Amino acid sequence: MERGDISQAVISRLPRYHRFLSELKDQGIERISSADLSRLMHVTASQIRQDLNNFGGFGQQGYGYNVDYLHEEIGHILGLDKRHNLIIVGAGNLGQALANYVNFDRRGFHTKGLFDSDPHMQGVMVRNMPVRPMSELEDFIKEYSIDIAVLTIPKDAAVEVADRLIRCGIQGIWNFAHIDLDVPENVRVENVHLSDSLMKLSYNLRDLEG
Amino acid sequence: MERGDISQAVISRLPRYHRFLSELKDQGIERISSADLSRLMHVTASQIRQDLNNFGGFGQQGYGYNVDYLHEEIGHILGLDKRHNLIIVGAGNLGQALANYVNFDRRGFHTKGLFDSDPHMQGVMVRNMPVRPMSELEDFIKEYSIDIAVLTIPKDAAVEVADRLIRCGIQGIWNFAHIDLDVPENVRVENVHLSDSLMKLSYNLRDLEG
DNA sequence: ATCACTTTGTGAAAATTTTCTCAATCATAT
DNA sequence: ATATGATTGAGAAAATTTTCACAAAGTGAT
Repeated sequence: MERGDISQAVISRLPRYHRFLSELKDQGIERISSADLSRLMHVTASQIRQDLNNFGGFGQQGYGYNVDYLHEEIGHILGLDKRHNLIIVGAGNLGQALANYVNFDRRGFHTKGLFDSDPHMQGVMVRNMPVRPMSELEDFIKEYSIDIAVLTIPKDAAVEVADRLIRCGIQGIWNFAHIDLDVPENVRVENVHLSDSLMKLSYNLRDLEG
Repeated sequence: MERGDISQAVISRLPRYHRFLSELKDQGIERISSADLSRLMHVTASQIRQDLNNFGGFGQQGYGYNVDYLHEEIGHILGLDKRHNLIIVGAGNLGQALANYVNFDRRGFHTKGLFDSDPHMQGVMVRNMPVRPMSELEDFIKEYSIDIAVLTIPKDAAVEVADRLIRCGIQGIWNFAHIDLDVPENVRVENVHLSDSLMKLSYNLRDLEG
């Protein structure tokens, strides 16, 4: 199972496979062929097989794929069997929404703390966690072995906070701020630019309106 | 300026160009060459020029691109000069976060109403708007000429609500539910699958951990 | 055990996307 | 006015991604 040479396009599709396989599992379906999955997901069967074969042969001729097994394997590829400790920086609505999102825990992403620079937010309880002041950031990261930080703060603050996080060795940043963060090679950033997404919708709406 | 034959890969990059041009505008920079922009954005100058030339020649030899003009043109391509009326279905933390996000208004996306099925949420004020019961959905859409619905509800509810929305002629759905919605051809869906994004981060973290 | 059928994995072809290259054009300084 | 230098737009080449096609391998019924 080679890694590093696999395109981000393939990686981007893996969570979707994982999601559909979860659904199939929930429905008690034990096996599925690439052809059936392709009809379900509206992608070609070829692409499914090609994508999966980047990581190994998970299927069986004449049978198809075992749903449970494939679900688990993709989870493994995505690293969902690893445990991650998160903090959320920015305890506004978005930060609180993410803190309350139970499914992340199930996938091994455990939120350990929330931070906010607003003095009025200090001590407010969110999902049994007190909102902490930014001054405690560095110590907390060390004490709780935090490896991922979620940034739900305005862009200027995000740049500053990212610097602090990087200096104390954070590995991953899940960035919701409206800016692309420049980070060293040994830090991974995943951006969620909600505005970009809305603009894409806007573009695709244009030809409906004449 | 042909449309419809432009790949989604190109479309996906336009909001990012738009964002960087906004930054340049804010910094008072009047002109930029594709080479300078490429250094800033970490993409090739070729790609920038090729992307833009899908829609027309916005630059000038020996000069580069006028920041203001290009910003406006991309905004136009993305349809940001059109007005859209939104409703948000699901007034939890995420729905409230989006309702309070001021920048959407600036881009022509005006939130007109919030809906929630929880009786305890009825009448709660979010950004000067009362949370409404789901029973009022259809009438409200007609009365306020709503063209986009934002779904910040669980997946089972999302499927049901999407059906209702489609029946009363919604044009766009911005879907935050953890499921791919099947919609007719004349409806545009833009999915924001936060879990997928987190899984991508998870994958990219793997090779940092040995 | 055999046979007809299904379905994967994979090499090759096709399609698409990205990068390269450079003539044409414009800016700017003198 | 002219010359020098900068930079685009676009055609061609290269690289990448997706799809095709089919041999090989397994299923399941008889």
